[in-house]
Amino acid sequence: MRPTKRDELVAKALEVFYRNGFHATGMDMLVAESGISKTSMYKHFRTKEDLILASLRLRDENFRNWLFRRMEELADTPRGQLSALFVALAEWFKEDTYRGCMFIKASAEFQEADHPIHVQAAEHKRLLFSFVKELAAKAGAKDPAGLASSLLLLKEGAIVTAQMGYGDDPATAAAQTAEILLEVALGPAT
Amino acid sequence: MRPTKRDELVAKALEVFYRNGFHATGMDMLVAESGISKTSMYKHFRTKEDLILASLRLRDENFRNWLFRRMEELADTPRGQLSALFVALAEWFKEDTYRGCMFIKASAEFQEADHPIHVQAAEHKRLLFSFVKELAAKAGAKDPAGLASSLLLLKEGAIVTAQMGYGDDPATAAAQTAEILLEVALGPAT
DNA sequence: ATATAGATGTACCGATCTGTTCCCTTTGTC
DNA sequence: GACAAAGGGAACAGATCGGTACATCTATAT
Repeated sequence: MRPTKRDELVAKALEVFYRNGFHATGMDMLVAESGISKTSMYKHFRTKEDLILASLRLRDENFRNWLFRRMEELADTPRGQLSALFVALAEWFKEDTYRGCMFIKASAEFQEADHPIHVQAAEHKRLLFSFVKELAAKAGAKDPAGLASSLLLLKEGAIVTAQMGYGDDPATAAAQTAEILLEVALGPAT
Repeated sequence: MRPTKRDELVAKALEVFYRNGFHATGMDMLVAESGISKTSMYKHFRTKEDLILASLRLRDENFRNWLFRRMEELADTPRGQLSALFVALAEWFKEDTYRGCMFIKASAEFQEADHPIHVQAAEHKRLLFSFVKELAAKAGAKDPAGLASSLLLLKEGAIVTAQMGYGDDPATAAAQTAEILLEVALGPAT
């Protein structure tokens, strides 16, 4: 079962939107980069907005799968996995295709809070929060939601700092800060 | 000395770019919103990019002036002012015109690291970092740069979280987390 | 009053935007 | 081989993009 043209299109659109931005990427550019005809595109997606939403769905799936798996590979305790979040981030930032968080950028280009693209971007962040909150609870935090919020603030901060290219090594700074918070919330590391 | 047409234009452009995004805002929209003719615009600024850069310069000036003054108003010790950073953030987030950080959005829409707009956006963040690092040093931190990095990661994280509208009260979460970091770095509050 | 310099309004340029139309070719299935 | 479904190519709408040409208005200097 090879990938359908539709899947190829969404994957390519995801890449180009991520690299080039949403408004700055025209459908003609997607035709040129994907080799798929405009006719076919509009057969699969009624509007550009629909295509963007499909790209974001794919990105959400890919990113969460990658992050959760990587955290599990890097550590086998809940606390260790919370630390590993920032190791995974560092790996991500080092990729030369790194261009920041696609969802932050989507919410920035489509700002109205009730815009479908904005809503879907926020949903991604909510899913991450649930996951981290669960981990914090398993790690024995008294206030799992509070710890998760703190760690995710560091994560988002590191993402945008790395995107802007100021400050040396925001991933490491975030990791070190996270260790402090984990010690305060959970006691000294074993 | 009333404001010149040029200043009016930049102020209005700043407002519209912030509200509506850079690529999504056309020069014709600025004509309609500012009441200034397109001819005059292009007499003052050769290109749209030049106008964006001027808007960012004004924003940088306004924002840093506001933030630094507010931090000084809210506390009179270096440590207190570092805490006050997050109080000021909370006030900012509550404004109904709040749409996230203009510099993060600029760097997201103009992603190439050497693009003039990206460079100028990053410069704003560097200026903030210098200021916070100085405060951290005055507060007696052993590692002022490290403390400043940590606090600013929280700040950027809170800004994008508030922009996306998920999580309740990221400013308070950031403030509480910052207090932990300040206690660890500087000892118990007096 | 008149000459002159700068600001303004309008119409316009070619390019590009999202999206459509019409027709042709490929591909898989029975 | 017949047929349907999917994909492709290219031209085109109508709107908007960044940017410009040009005639007119206004203010000051003489």
